[in-house]
Amino acid sequence: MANTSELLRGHTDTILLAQLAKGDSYGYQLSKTVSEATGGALEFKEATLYTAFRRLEEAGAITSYWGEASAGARRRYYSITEAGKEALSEGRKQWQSVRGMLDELLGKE
Amino acid sequence: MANTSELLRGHTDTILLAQLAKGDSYGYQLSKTVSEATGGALEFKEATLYTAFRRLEEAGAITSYWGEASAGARRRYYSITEAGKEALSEGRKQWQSVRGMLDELLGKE
DNA sequence: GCGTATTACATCGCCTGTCAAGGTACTTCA
DNA sequence: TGAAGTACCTTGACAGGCGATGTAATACGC
Repeated sequence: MANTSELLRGHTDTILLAQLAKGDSYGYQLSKTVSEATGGALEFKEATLYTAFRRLEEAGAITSYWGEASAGARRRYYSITEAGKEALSEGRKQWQSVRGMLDELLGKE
Repeated sequence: MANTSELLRGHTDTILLAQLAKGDSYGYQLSKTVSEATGGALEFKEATLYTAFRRLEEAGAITSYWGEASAGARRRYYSITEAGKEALSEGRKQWQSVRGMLDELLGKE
């Protein structure tokens, strides 16, 4: 019916903010990190990733800067802002709420 | 950033199937049931609800029939099919998977 | 020096689920 | 009479995810 990514729609920004809250990172690395953390179950598509960065930067949740080119290509690093931390906190709360609802509504009986 | 419904996008069909697995029901009642089960946190919009019914019926996951008019208006009842039960099972598995990923990715540290 | 792989970023246009807005129709009750 | 509740339905806009495509640098074997 639906694939994993569609079921995560809307949570992308929160996931990225949660990763950036651990420290600055760049697109390629973030996608690898997320992929590894989920055992390959979640693979951010590049288009998804970079549009999310644009969206988050536009919203003031992250800032970016060009870092050292290394092992092949230039990297654009992203850094979470204070506003981003608040958005992350809000996103986590929403996740708790959503999780509770679905657990309740999909209960096996 | 996003509202609850957007964060549940894609799970709507599974939610509806889970409710119908308990017994036939109709649109208005289902929306009330879901609303009550979530303490009012989730309110299916009518357009969302009825487009979901069309989609599920199209997919063969549910069938419908006109029931008795009662207390105001005619009702169209929906019934889950065998295919629908399989889709529900699949949907529940996907939810387990998604929940695991997000718990992992949004962990507080 | 050349082809291929890998790293790394970026955009365009389509697809799909949600929803605001609008509509129909019947019953109940003040 | 009219407001409120029950109950269904459709259209068009919107937004996020993504396939496809493009750029550009380094690394490595041959």
